Amino acid sequence: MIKEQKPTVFVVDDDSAVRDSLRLLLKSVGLPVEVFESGQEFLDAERDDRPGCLVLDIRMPGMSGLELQVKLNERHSILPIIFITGHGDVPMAVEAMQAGAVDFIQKPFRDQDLLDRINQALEKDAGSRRMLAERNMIRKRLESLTPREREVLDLVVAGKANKVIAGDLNLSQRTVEIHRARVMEKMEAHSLAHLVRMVLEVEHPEA
Amino acid sequence: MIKEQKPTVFVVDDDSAVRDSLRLLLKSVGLPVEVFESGQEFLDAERDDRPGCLVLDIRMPGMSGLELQVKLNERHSILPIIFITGHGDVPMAVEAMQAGAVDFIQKPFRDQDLLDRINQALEKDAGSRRMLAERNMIRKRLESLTPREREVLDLVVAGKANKVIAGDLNLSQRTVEIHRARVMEKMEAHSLAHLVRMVLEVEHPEA
DNA sequence: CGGAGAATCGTGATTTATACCTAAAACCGG
DNA sequence: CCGGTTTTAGGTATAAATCACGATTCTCCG
Repeated sequence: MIKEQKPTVFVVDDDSAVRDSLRLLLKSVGLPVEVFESGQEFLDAERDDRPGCLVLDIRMPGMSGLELQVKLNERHSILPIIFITGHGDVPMAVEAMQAGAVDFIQKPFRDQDLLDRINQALEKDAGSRRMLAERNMIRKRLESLTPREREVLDLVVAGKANKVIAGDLNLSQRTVEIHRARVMEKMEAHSLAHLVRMVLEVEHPEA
Repeated sequence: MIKEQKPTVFVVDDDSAVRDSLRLLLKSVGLPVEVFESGQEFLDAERDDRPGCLVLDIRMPGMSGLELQVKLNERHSILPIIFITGHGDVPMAVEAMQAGAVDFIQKPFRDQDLLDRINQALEKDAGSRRMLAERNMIRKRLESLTPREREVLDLVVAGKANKVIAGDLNLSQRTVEIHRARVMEKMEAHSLAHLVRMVLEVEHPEA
């Protein structure tokens, strides 16, 4: 049912020498690689948010690495980004990190260093994706609820008794029971506790 | 009951000129300031984790800013840290940011820049503290439970019915009911949903 | 127009949870 | 060893939730 896609290392760098070198390095350790010459090219190609991580050059003609990062964030991408840069620029590094980059390393670097960070990023991505998949499943179930069922759900999760909910929504207690039962069914909740868990998971996004 | 302490800006810098200048600047905008000459001095003085933020020099004789940050993290401090540094050093900035610093700015900087970031940090701290206070209250209640009550709580939150819990723990259903009632009382939970919320809040630490 | 899905309400039986009373073992620290 | 806490348990009554089986509107869509 849930397909665990193999993670891919995406490389975006305008320097073809760097692209080739990284492709070789990553290939040599058995990691699937895809390289792109510009941020725009990557954006155009990667519309389906595949698992992996992104090794991104900061300084590029056209769209800079930071700009690409912003665009990816707007797209709600969770792809961990490792920046690489030739010139040490502290404000840039700070901005990148504040925007969620997992790492920011300067050239020249040792191959093993980069590989270590890539592996960390891939692990992080796998974890994020598991959480996201879980949340998306719950969201789908939530969307299958009718407006009325959703109202009842909210009050149930708020801890109100059926009688109170009936009063709040100006319904008979019986009707509330029906909605509530259907909510439990549609949400595939085995218990009230489970239902609350699920709703909190998507409404109160965590770590 | 809950006392909202006024936030303090802590400054740790070995350069007395910087300390004096920052003290004046912050005083001029009405922010309480306390300055320290070294990381150790700050650690010794601030054992009670007061609200505010920390403006921290990276390069200092003895304990470096990064070392102080590590020690504060070990102490589970949530004080937001703004690093200031004279020399741009990207790896240092990255390390600081990865360790949770909110900002990392280079000298020279405009006063207003620093003030802006300090205000951001203070807001963040206030938010963190509200969450932390909430969690600590819940933790205290959890600690007031007897071991048996805690067991029952866990199973209740797992969504099991009293009958099942009784079976699992080899108790009469009646006893489970008693423990459960006492749990609700001690946790000050108004409903099962509320109880689940509280337990998740401390066990599944969020954003 | 006929039917599907949504929303509404009822009765009665059953299961669960709570509330309030009492109380006896077991255990632990002074 | 006494006294408090913890853990255990029963009885009775009420309240809440679940379920079984049925039923009436309404809208929207082909």
